[in-house]
Amino acid sequence: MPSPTPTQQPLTRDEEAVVRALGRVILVIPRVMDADLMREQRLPFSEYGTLMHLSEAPHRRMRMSELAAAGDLSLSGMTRVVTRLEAQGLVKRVKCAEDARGLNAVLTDDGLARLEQAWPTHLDSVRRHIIDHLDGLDLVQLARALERFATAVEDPREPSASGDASE
Amino acid sequence: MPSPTPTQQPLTRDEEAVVRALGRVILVIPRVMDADLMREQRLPFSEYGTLMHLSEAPHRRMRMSELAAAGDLSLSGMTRVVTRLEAQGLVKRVKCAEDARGLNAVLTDDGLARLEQAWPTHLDSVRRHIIDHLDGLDLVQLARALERFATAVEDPREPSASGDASE
DNA sequence: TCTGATTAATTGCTACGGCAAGCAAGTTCC
DNA sequence: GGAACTTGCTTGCCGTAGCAATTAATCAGA
Repeated sequence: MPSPTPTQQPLTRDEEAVVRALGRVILVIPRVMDADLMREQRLPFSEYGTLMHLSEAPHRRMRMSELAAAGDLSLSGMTRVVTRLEAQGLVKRVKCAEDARGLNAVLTDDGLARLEQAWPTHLDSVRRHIIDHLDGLDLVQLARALERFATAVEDPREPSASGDASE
Repeated sequence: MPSPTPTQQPLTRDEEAVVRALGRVILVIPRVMDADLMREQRLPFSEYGTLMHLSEAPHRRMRMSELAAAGDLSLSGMTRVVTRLEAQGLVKRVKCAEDARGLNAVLTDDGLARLEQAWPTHLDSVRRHIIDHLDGLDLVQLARALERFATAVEDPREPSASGDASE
């Protein structure tokens, strides 16, 4: 595939600054968010996020595959997260009524309590590491831009409309 | 430590949107950047970044610890990255003249060539996934905000001015 | 200069997450 | 109804990265 965009001039100064800073953010933010939760709540972010997704779902329950998608994790990864949560009694796996292949991960009362306990820590973390540094920016436009980052890609495994002839 | 900030109101709508979008970006961007480089160049991003840092350093050489800091990686992590790069002949480890404990990772000619070969792929990746979605935003302010995200934290292992009495 | 403390880097151990293989349940078509 | 295929989830295996322990070299003090 010959490059369709021969315009390889090396980014403007400002673009480069954004990319470099973003690169750092991408490495550092997950680390500190996880560290904060871990230190103050003994709860890794992967588990916190999973509890959060469940708490927001219709009956505090989601299918494993939904949950994996919500957390941007592979299904096998989510299997492990839920296994850990289940071992702590924060989540239960319940056979799905209308499709016996499926499982629902259900947030238990303990799980909800754990989430509510951890929430202030995480919120504080978010404020200190992110929110407090946003002044001067248009939040609506920023959110839109960031959403495009994440979604413009879709899943590489998804077959695109244009049939990929190569390979 | 009782929370010094009792103001735990749950973020405005816009703040929440930014945080959610950023959370997704943080998960997805590194994955797609790595995937692009991997697919088109067989080069993981950790190695690409390391070659890049070396190429920008004074004599195409950096101490292991410098390099680790530049790449936001632990020293042991960088040891492994450099080991891999050395095995491919892209980098050499050279004993440091003025401190025999230290090692300089030196970018070889092959390493520079590899970087130059991979560069367009990465640049294209950056454009498609990031730059192309920034319109409408003030890049200078965005970069500043992102830099504050990353630096406001410093290292948690670093003892802060206020002596931590707990523990 | 010899002893002890500190620093630079590597290695052992472990945890996490992805892919691919496996297994169980559902669907389709004859 | 049952053989072939698909779908939902789990498990085996592997690669990567961090922390703690280790080794080697330097520095500080008697």
